[in-house]
Amino acid sequence: MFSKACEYAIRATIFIAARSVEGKRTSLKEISREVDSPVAFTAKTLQKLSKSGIILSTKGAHGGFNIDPTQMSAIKVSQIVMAIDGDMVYKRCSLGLDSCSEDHPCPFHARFKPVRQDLQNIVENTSLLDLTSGLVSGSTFLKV
Amino acid sequence: MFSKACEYAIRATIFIAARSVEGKRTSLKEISREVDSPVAFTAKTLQKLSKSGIILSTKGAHGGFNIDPTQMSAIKVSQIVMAIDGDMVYKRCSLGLDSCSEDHPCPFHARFKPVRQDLQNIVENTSLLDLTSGLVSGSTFLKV
DNA sequence: TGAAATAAGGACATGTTAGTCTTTATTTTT
DNA sequence: AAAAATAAAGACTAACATGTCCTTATTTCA
Ligand code: FES
Ligand code: FES
Repeated sequence: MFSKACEYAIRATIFIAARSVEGKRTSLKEISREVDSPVAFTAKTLQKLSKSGIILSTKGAHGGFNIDPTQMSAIKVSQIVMAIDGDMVYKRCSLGLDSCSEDHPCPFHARFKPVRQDLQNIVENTSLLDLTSGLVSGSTFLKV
Repeated sequence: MFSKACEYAIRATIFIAARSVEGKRTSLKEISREVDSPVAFTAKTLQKLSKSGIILSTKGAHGGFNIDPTQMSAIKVSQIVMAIDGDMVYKRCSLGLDSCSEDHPCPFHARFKPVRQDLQNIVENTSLLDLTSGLVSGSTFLKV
């Protein structure tokens, strides 16, 4: 569904968000540890998120990553997915035809499209704040 | 979503089914052409489908692949997916946690699970016959 | 019986995703 | 000013998915 890079990106962003509501920045090292992801590889994806403006980064001692808390309800999961995996998840033909279209549909199109649309809807309508609240309340988890 | 191998497998199976209702066997070469998939690679996936009992194969001149028409409503897309990709599509955690569970859910679990369930349902409830009818009536397509 | 047509099988090649390592740039602390 | 702590960047490696090629086995047909 999502690439490994994208899974790490979403987990990391949620963790950064949870720390940011406490007014704290989080280092790459801490993120990798708390999200159980490979450090150097996670660094790459965080760079992309930073360039996309989803997270903020600060170099130097006491640096790290953070997110403006006032933005957390405006940031949607779809933005993270778009930054890392692009939008082909919602556009690709389920059976691998060059393009998915109503004019020239594959045999699975009619059944598949609504499900894919549902996926797109939840991803576009779920905010970072939505995902973070469960984590801070202890009802959801980012690693084993 | 599905691997390339699985996409080819589903397309090929639908094409074989369409030919089988006319009582004809189809050669690998013809399948690859009509489904627009790489010959040798498609051969591999057809071997798996054959070993899984989803399609029948016959060697030699006038050989090829076919499907018992009386089975076509009993064969579900899920069987093809299972034979090629396994069932992780319906079981994997969307954010890459080791396992997806209600006891230890990731932040996306509650929203993601129903969509994944819908996908599983359509895949398990759609038969080969369902997908083949649109092809023979000309309303759906297997290649550009 | 020999040739042709087919699928099966396995070794190899290529491409993409995932991941590591090392160096550089920036900031804070001492 | 020097040292320490951090992110950024790029080259490299590993694993896996995708795809090709060649040989073998089986069947039909002339
Ligand atoms: S054409 Fe295949 S999913 Fe739309
Ligand atoms: S635990 Fe992540 S989708 Fe179920």
